[in-house]
Amino acid sequence: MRQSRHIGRTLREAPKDAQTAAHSLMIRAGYISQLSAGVYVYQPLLLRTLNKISQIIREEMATAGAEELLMPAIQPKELWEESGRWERYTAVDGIMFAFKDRRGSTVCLGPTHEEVVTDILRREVKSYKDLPKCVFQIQTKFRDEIRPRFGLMRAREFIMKDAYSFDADEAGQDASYEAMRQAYHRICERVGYTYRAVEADTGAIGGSGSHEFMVLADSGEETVLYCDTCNYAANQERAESRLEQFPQDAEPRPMEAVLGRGIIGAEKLAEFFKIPLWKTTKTLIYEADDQMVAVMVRGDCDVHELKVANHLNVKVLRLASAEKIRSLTGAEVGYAGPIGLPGHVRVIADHHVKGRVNFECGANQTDYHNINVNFGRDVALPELGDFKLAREGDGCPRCQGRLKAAKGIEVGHIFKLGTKYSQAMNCSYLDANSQTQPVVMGCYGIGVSRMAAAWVEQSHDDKGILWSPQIAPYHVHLIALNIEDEVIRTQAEALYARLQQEGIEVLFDDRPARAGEKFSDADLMGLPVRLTLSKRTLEQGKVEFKLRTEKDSTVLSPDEAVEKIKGVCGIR
RNA sequence: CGGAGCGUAGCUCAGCCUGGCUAGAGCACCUGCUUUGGGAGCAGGACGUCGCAGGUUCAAAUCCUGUCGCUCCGACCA
Repeated sequence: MRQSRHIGRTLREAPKDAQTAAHSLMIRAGYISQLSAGVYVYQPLLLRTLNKISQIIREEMATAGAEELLMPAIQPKELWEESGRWERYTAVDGIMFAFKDRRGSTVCLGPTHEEVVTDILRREVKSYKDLPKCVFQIQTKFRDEIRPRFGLMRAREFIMKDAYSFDADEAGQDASYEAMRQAYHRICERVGYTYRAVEADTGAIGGSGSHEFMVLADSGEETVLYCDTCNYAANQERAESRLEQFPQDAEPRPMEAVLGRGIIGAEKLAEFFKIPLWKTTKTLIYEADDQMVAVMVRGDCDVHELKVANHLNVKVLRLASAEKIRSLTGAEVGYAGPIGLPGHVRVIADHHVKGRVNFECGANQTDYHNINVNFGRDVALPELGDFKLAREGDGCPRCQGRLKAAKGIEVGHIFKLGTKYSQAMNCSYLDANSQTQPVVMGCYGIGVSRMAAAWVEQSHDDKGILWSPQIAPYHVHLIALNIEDEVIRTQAEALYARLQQEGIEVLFDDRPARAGEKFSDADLMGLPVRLTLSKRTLEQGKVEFKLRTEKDSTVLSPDEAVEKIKGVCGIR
């Protein structure tokens, strides 16, 4: 491509609305431009990268045994009512673009395709002999995000690869899931990310198992915790952890309510009572849908509301109001404890509150705290579970290692769906015994446009983007300085033609611009190899070769340059 | 949706508080000359419904009301 005819002008100054490096660089380098909130033009350079990413995905999907199709973006309301997700996606979360067509039928723009694909496969699959099946598509998705942000990172219209597997049973699903998991690893490796696959919460989509593929970058919105010893890794939303256990008192002491006027908060309590922080207890009162729940965690932990909500299987979980707390505990906020709560309050506790002798907790009386409390004697052992937020430095739940934290960008998410959609939408088959069985499904998503943004986020410097040869829009940026010089122009044209004949993708800067401008643009656009022709190289008939990732350049003959480029970019 | 902020030239912004001449700067763009390996210099030029609507006023980019758009912080997600 000749740069003189290329669309996507570079900007010298960062646009004020761009908050992250990737967003800013992609605008400055002419890869994207904004049309409205969360809606972007994929300019020519970006489209080439997206196509390359898509090609890698297609190859790995084929290896995993998935067949490509393309489903409609326009979907009928009826399918969503059948799966039971219409309300949630429209009225409740409002994430779906829905409207009426000219005949008055309500339709929507697909935010995801479980409904449509299940509809397709239920007509396709009749017998256990028809299974397994796996399909995928690369398509534009529409989500009216509550808050689009960071350019392509969270857009309202974005490109996604979504795959769906259909199996006869759990064992089949496990195999399909595993094939996809491995495909996702290969995709991440081929692109060249520094990434981690982590255990994930299944969220709204539902299902039994789930992994997220996280590209590590400081600006990532997700926190991942991983073990420094074994291979345990999980999204902080779901991560478990082991806390340090401490030697306990040999004998229980008599419980007493002690006055600690205005002492609220675990740290203050520990200091006031001169006890270790782990002996204190946080008891938080929540409103969970229509029930009241008291959640206890050790004083050195925090409650993880998502874990609590999942355990209780409720939609809305929020801290109770001060009035509610007063009426339930008879005390001001800050003095709640498990002893003497009304019977209708469900008490649940993190595992780590157990196993302590003579611990502290609120006395449900303003300014008073109970000390030397013991389960079994003073209060019944509550329902136990994992309700605390895992943190960096906690022990690994699987081994004796410690958890470390990193920020990540979620580029892929794979789920075992089970029979949630197949049952709701009657996607079933006859087994060998002529029994009707629901198909067992899995779904597997990758944000294609987000992958490009994540790469830039992970791989850039102060001058611009650093593409890997695998997904760079072009392999080579061919720069001709002093192009008004006929000899240089002739040489440059010849080299441009030669490189293309060799199967090398070239962006040819044939503009009559100055050296500084061309070099700056090249750094900004970030193609892996830069070739420069100028008066300096003219007499020798050579060309200057420079990698974007390296500082120094070398002077090579055209033949040598071609060989080197092919080596670097893995061509043929 | 709650909270905060911003809309003036293609981009980054000044001007607004305290209303008043023809609305400004830098970059980008066009012409000419000079320059020519890290975003050049000089001279000249083109580019604006000051987001939109209404109001106050002799007079509105500036004050008031409404509205639309965009960005950021929280809950959603690839």
